Amino acid sequence: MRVNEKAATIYDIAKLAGVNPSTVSRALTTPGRINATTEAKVREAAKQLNYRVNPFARALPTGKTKMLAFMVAVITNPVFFKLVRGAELAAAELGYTLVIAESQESSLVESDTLERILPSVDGVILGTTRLSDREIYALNQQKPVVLVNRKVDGVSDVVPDNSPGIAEAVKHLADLGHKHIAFVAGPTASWINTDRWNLLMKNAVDLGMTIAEISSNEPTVEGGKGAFERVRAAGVTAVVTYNDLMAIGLLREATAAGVNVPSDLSIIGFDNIFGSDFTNPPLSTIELPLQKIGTEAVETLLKSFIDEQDGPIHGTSEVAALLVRGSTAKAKA
Amino acid sequence: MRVNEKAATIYDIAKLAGVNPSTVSRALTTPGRINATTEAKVREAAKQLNYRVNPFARALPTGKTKMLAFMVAVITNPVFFKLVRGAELAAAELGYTLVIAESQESSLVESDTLERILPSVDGVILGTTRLSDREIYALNQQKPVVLVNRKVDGVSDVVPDNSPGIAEAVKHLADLGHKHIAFVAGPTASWINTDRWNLLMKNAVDLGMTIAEISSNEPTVEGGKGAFERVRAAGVTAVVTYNDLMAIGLLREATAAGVNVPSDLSIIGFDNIFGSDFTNPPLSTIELPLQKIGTEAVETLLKSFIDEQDGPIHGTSEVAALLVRGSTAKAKA
DNA sequence: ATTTGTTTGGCAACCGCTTGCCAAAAGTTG
DNA sequence: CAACTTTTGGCAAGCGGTTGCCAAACAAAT
Repeated sequence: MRVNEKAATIYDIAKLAGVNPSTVSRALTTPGRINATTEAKVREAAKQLNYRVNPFARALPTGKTKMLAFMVAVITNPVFFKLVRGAELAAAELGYTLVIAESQESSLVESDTLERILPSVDGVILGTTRLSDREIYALNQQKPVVLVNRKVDGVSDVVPDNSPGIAEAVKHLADLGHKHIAFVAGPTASWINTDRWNLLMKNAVDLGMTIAEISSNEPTVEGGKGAFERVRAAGVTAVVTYNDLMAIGLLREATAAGVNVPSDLSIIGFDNIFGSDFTNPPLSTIELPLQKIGTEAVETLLKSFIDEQDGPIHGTSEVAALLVRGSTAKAKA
Repeated sequence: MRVNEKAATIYDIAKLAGVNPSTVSRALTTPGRINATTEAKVREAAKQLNYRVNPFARALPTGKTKMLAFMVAVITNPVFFKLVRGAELAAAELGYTLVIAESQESSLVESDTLERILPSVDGVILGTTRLSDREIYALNQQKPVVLVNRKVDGVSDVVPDNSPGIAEAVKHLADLGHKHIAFVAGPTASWINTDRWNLLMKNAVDLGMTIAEISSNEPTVEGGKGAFERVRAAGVTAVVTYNDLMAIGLLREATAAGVNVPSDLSIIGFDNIFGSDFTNPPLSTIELPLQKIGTEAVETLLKSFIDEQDGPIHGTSEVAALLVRGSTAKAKA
């Protein structure tokens, strides 16, 4: 059923153009290396044969595969959509192919998967990872690594600058008259969680508010639901959550418990994921330029191919910004 | 910075084990071909050297890359998440690596991208495609193709069986007393849109209801919003939309216009995408086992590698089922 | 004990492309 | 026009596997 008309090789071109295969290779990959006339002749022959370079044959001697791995925890987490998209676009743009891999929240699966695809790629982007700092460091010894939303000594990263968005959010709440707020935390080991909490705390204190950190089980809708009781107990009038998923869970649970959002409780999420405006009221959130971050991760990775000798590269921080929708309102007097 | 300790090759193993490289190759890839003792010795040496086969070196002589392409229109469309996930899981399970590519809704980008990655993959899954039947047919001549949610003569596919879900949905509406319903259509050229409409019509007529087909601009939230006026004009009490995105748009627009869902208008979506339960009321929808479909697409593709001579394979249809949430209620008297 | 059949593992060619090295050709220079 | 430099393109050796072919070693059968 398959037409097995083998693809044209540089040998076919060489024959057609009457030159040596090595000349073909040079004409196609090193413009200027050979005579312009010859090069044109070769290119013409290549077009005529509808030649496509065989990436595998090229990868063998060069060791460069032109493929990048993008590792995510769970691909169904909407945070990754835009991230992956940005990465995919940038990769395609630069002639790279993106391989996405899912760790399914398991460091074991993650190591296995990485082990499996590492030989095939030129570098890897760790979207979210369960790996330890040590493992990441070790991985970075083998192939260039770029971390997203996390920092490990000696490893390149691209992390957003959360401060503008957080400052805006806290200011927004203060303007609405909130005095006592809370932060529903995500994974405590997470760099980004710590960053967000610290900034939140600093900003809140600066504006004379009290702020409580409320722990959670997991950074999901369920985790948000589960945190509601503790939010209740904390007696705050507004809460910022680690991410939108938790904010949505919290919102639903509050509504179910007869607590009105935003009049009884203001909620601000993080990320502006797909669907965060489907809720009632639509969620106010601190938006992260996820697609740009994905793009930048790829660019950073590619940059590290060039100046390999240099140390790690830290992405020029994309900034977060507050997006006010309907889940925030004046604090109850 | 990078430790360039070259990866072990079969030659290293051969030396260590005191055999010929070809023996190593056979020991590792064709169990039973050589003496069990020798094989054990080779395997031991391989472990010791932490050997990983170089996929590129292997791909060269065999022509098999162990990579699969998964093409989607827009990666940020939540319908694809589960699809991709199912595919990714199945691929990893079977030792394949999945490359995802985005056509960005452009048949031009799609052809280019396909052209670019085709040499690297053993087959391709067309999640959603803008390609014409002819182009798909041609593509299938080059590498095995599996279509999702579409049918083209001579090409393998996996399409869900919409009928059970649609029958349930229509029955559900009939039970609620609805007499006049509408279908907000998706892309008219789409196979799945036609399939859904035909089934819907048949079921509605069988139950003595009237049903109107309402066209739309695009299968998105915006498209759903835009269709509201026409739904209004149609004077129906219930509507089924081509997909959840449109249902959500319709729901929002209805609410904004003071039309209560579900008491004034019942809405049923399609797909059960992420976030479809975030709405108020949560959306009733006909759920598609998307992850399973993704898995099956990969399995179907792999099957076609084996019996290459045979004709196209048609996936054993996964069935759709109604998921009743809050957007449907008794018809207004 | 001789013939025939089966394992077993080595040899070497090949997959398609890249690249160091070199010699012929062409261009410069005085 | 001789001597030297630069361009140009061919040769051949890899990159790391796979596999057809064959001979040696061993087993089975007559």
